[in-house]
Amino acid sequence: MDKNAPSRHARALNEGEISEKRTSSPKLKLESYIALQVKKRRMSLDLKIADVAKIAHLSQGMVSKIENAQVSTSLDTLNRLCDAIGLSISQLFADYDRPEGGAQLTKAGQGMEVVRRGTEKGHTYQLLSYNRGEKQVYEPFLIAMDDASEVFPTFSHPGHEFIHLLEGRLQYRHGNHLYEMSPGDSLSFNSDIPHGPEVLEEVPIKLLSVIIHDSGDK
DNA sequence: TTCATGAACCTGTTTAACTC
DNA sequence: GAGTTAAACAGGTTCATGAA
Repeated sequence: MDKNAPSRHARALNEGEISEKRTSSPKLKLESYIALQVKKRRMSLDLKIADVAKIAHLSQGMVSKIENAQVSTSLDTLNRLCDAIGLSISQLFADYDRPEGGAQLTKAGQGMEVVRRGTEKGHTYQLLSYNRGEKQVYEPFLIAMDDASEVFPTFSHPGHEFIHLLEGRLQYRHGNHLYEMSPGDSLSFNSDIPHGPEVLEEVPIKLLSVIIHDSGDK
């Protein structure tokens, strides 16, 4: 092992031209493209590098390197990373050779299952559409909870949120207020304030949640 | 204190040179 | 040509560090 050779990091920087350089090139270098997609996706899910690393059984350093285009990661690692952030390999590369834009149809039950902070409480999240462009304007989720789910009333994130209860009954907390919700009820609120299901009164519960990012520039 | 990053190091794989 | 071996390469982990 030649420890005096130029570091691989330096090589990656020289060869790789990280994220911000993309405007000058119609097609990103693959490592940079992966880095952008993974980082954007992780941040949209409000997950930390440590969270993703833990779920993917990788080190934080490795996830950081991937997000900074410092490695051409193996397929196995990339697959684990994609699993952790709720992307398939094909979805990850969907835009690599294709211009952005176009409508997006998600068939019933075909939403992407993703990992969010409530996942560890037994909540399942299906992302019903995802942004292909630079700006993350909104994120629609189909959230399901059952007997095994725990309450999770302390979630907060920037922006606004709209929820619509499709099935089941629950008490939903927003700050100091509790809202009794039945099928067909809707609730909208500032999501900076801690919020989440306080009491699951009748399971299974299904609710539609749309997170609206204020600036849309995430 | 938390989070992201970089340096140092470890380990498995690949490549090239060598021997038979 | 096949097998062996050492060097180089590349993916990965651990840990220290700096910024917020």
